[in-house]
Amino acid sequence: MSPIKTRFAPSPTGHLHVGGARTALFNFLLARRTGGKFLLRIEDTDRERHVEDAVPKIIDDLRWLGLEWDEGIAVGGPAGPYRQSERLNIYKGYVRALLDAGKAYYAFETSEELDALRKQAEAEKRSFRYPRPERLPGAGDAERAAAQGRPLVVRLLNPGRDVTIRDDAFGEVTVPATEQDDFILAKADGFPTYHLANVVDDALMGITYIMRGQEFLGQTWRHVLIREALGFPEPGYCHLPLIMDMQGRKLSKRDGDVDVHSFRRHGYLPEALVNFIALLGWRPTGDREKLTLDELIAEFGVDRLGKSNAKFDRDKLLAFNTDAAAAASEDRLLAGFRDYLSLNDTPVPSGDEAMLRLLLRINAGFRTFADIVTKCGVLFAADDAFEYDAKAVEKVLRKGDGAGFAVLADLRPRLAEVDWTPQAIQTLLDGYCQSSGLGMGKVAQPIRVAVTGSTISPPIYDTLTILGREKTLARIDRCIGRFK
RNA sequence: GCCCCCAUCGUCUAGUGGCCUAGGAUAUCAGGUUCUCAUCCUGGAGACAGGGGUUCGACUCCCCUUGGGGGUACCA
Repeated sequence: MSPIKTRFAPSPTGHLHVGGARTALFNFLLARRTGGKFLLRIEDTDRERHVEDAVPKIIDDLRWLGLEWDEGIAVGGPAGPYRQSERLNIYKGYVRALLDAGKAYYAFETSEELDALRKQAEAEKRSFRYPRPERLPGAGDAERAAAQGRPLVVRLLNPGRDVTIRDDAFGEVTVPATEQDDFILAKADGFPTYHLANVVDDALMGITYIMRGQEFLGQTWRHVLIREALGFPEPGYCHLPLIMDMQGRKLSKRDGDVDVHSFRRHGYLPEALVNFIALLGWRPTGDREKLTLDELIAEFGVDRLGKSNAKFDRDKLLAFNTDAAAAASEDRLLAGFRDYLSLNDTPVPSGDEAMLRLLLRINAGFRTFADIVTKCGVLFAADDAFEYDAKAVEKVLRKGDGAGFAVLADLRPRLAEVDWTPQAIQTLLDGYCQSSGLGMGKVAQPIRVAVTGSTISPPIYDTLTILGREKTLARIDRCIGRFK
């Protein structure tokens, strides 16, 4: 397999979303798989949509996922700069060359005029195509138009032939000449269009393989035409089926909660997200579906890509995360948990490594880091800073003539004296069960409700150990005083 | 409207003419383990969109219908 050079070329409109993450992942995998290079380029030719903070966010998201690039923004390389807004002169040169070669021409219509033509075409039930003028405007016409304050754009002189794209996922796709027109290469604001900049950069940066979302498949004919007009070598093409939301709508960047960063902040592990999105539109051989990044690199190939769109199923992602957490080493989890805590405001003491490790251990089986905090946060809150769940108090403490309160009253003095270790507390409670004839459920639950306000917490011995004797007794007293 | 693409359990998918009484995962349902929750274990239910062909034989090949998606920008 010869080395392939791929790129991920996002437009900086915000955080990386899962669709972009998958495109980046597949490009990364293919480059690694073939011993090639993976490049990161920023396509910011739209000044309207540009979001200032987006580039560092995207960089951060990609690194969190573990998708390191060999060349491009933030790491440099021989073909920079890697931000299109810093390459305007390069594009201008190519547009000039196309103009000089008679392969492109000027046009002066305003957006309003174009819209009117479009509406007219629609009314006549024709599909709109830019009407090429009988006589192509030259430099003199351009000057005159500019002097009149008209917008000045450059359009490609379409050679007018069918274009066939050989796509490694979808096969051969032909766009007939009748469906094409003289599209814009250079906008009135002096910026190139996406199409022009994209093709020029891919060629200049030595990209040999283009893998991107299927939304570009129907536009690839434009890229083919530009590339041929400029005499650039032909790259391989591969379009990816789209990722949809559960309603079947296209996953949108406006959906903030499908951002990679949002999953990070909600306590997901990057390896789980990577593994999960790798399976959207691609499948490894066999029934196996849990793969590490390295295994993905070893397995990846465009031959196992699908063609139909995939829906983003959060439930399955959650299950993947649960499994990934269970499979991760404690050190790995510690790093992830710290990252999670640094991104969220929680009562958990993030600086206490021993405590963090303990929380990780006693919460084994957790689904996301967020679960640990919801379950254990109350242990770090002030004694009067949490609420009692009314139903829990009723069911566990009051029910059966206040049986739960009786247990608390029995245990209160013993807890005041026992050694404060999980083992000692367990021995105490086991002994109490024996002598009282009660099951552990009847003993642990009243304590749990008294000290946490709810029926949910880590194992009772661990819960009490973390809480400490003083807080445990104070909370029991407060609970009895308030509800009995 | 026009152009293009797609079509197996709710979801992600395996399946490349006979290995399919259609497999796995997830979700779901029913049990089980457990001091609660989560985890974990066992079992169940659940799909080839419809109609025509081709073939000795179609989930697999062809056509039509239907459904879904994308494109049709001086957005990427």
